[in-house]
Amino acid sequence: MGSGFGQFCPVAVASEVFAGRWTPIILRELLAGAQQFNEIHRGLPLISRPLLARRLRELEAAGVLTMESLGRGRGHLYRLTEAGEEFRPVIEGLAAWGQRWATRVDRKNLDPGLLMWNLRRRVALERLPPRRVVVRFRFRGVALSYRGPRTFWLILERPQADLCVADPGFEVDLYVDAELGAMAKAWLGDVSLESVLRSREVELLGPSALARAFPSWWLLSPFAGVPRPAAGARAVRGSARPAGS
Amino acid sequence: MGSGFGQFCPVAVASEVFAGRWTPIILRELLAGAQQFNEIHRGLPLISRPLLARRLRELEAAGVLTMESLGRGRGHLYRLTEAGEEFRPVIEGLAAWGQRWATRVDRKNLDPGLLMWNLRRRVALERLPPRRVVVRFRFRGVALSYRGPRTFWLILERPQADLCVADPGFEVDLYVDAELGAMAKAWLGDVSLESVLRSREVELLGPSALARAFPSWWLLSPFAGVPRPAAGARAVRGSARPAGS
DNA sequence: CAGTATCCGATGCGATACTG
DNA sequence: CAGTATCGCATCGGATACTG
Repeated sequence: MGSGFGQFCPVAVASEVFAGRWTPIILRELLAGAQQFNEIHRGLPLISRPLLARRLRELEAAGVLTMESLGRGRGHLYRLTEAGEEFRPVIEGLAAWGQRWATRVDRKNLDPGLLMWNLRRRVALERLPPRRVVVRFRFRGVALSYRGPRTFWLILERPQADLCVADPGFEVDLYVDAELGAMAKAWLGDVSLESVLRSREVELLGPSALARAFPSWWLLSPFAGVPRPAAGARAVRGSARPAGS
Repeated sequence: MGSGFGQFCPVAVASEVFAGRWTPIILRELLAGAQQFNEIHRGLPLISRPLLARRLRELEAAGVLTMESLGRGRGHLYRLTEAGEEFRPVIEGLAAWGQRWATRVDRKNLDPGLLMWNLRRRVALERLPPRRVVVRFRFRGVALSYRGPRTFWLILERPQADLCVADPGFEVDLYVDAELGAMAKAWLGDVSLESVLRSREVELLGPSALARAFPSWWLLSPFAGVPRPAAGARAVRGSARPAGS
């Protein structure tokens, strides 16, 4: 047997396209708006670049995306086709399932860079003052094995939100110091921002107006609002009862 | 890197459970009501039994199904948990995508046994006479490489529909002789039953009442009714423009 | 019948080096 | 920068034989 499932069932043929290793996560990035190779790669830093390139070619062959050349060694623009767009409900369904039934925050999965990369897309710029606002994030409680930045600067200036891992030199308007696990749980809606602020797992330092407004302009994960299952049901990796109380 | 994706994103953690090889198809079977090992296996004959056993154990560990022992070498009852049931929208989403965007019927994928196994679940027994009705199916146009039965007997007797690959000895009420590809396309809703009857790709031989009623009691694939994309859009494997015209 | 244990081969994938 | 070519290993999964 080759790579297919030998079935004409639509679930099987769709799985041949959709269910390859990393493919759902690549689609998540494309659906979130990423269009270039490195941009996509930042959303899945653990995939090797050759494999990412191969998956993108496979998705093009499957009619899920188009690769428009930017010319002479400048790469491509990757854009979902109509067929690709129609994976959105499937990705959203997977996200809802993961949100309800899987334990997400554990040591293995906590990467501050990835949290920031996602967080960057979820800032309500229009609720911030109409000037450049710089927020510095610093994380503690990071796994010892983690090699990578723990400090980030978010440059919020309409209509853009940029992420830096080196000091850009601008004056900082707000400092966010956080225990990584608590920040991730708040991001996912597993605990309230209020509770992690109260416990000092997340601390905000800066002008009180900006800090007070934080809950209004920090939008959580797009799936934070998915209702959790009623207590009692078993879940993945043993323990995910609805958090928060 | 091990097997995970190193992300706390709900899409990633759900994919760790859902997107393993064969897993969506196993879930399709369970969602369709299969509960025992061999019953599940008949829906995915190309998976090896050890791998199927392993996937089922993994799904149990993930909280997706429970394995209730039937005692002393009599196997288990596999039943979806609430978490497992909640993969239904994801499977349905994949099916809808496959139905709309993928070419499903091609030489590689055409297995008459699998078609019959699925067809068996889609007979409206209550629209048949309240006695045993026996329908013999015979397929032509099967790939030369196919080793397996081309003739099947469907024993329709409320509240059961049983499939045989050897003559059960009952008198046959209706004979269905069909070109396999055409039958599969009709099953999937890609062509109308009427058109394949007209072209003699599918022939019904037997009492005219039973034959005339065929379209009423032969329910198609559960996804046959998914609306196709407007003509013109590219699709998987190059060619799937909406069939039928 | 309903699986499990073991073996071994194919392939999937990461690391590295390279190119327009 | 945006990928591609090549290599070698590791794991995935099929075949076969076995067990309660």
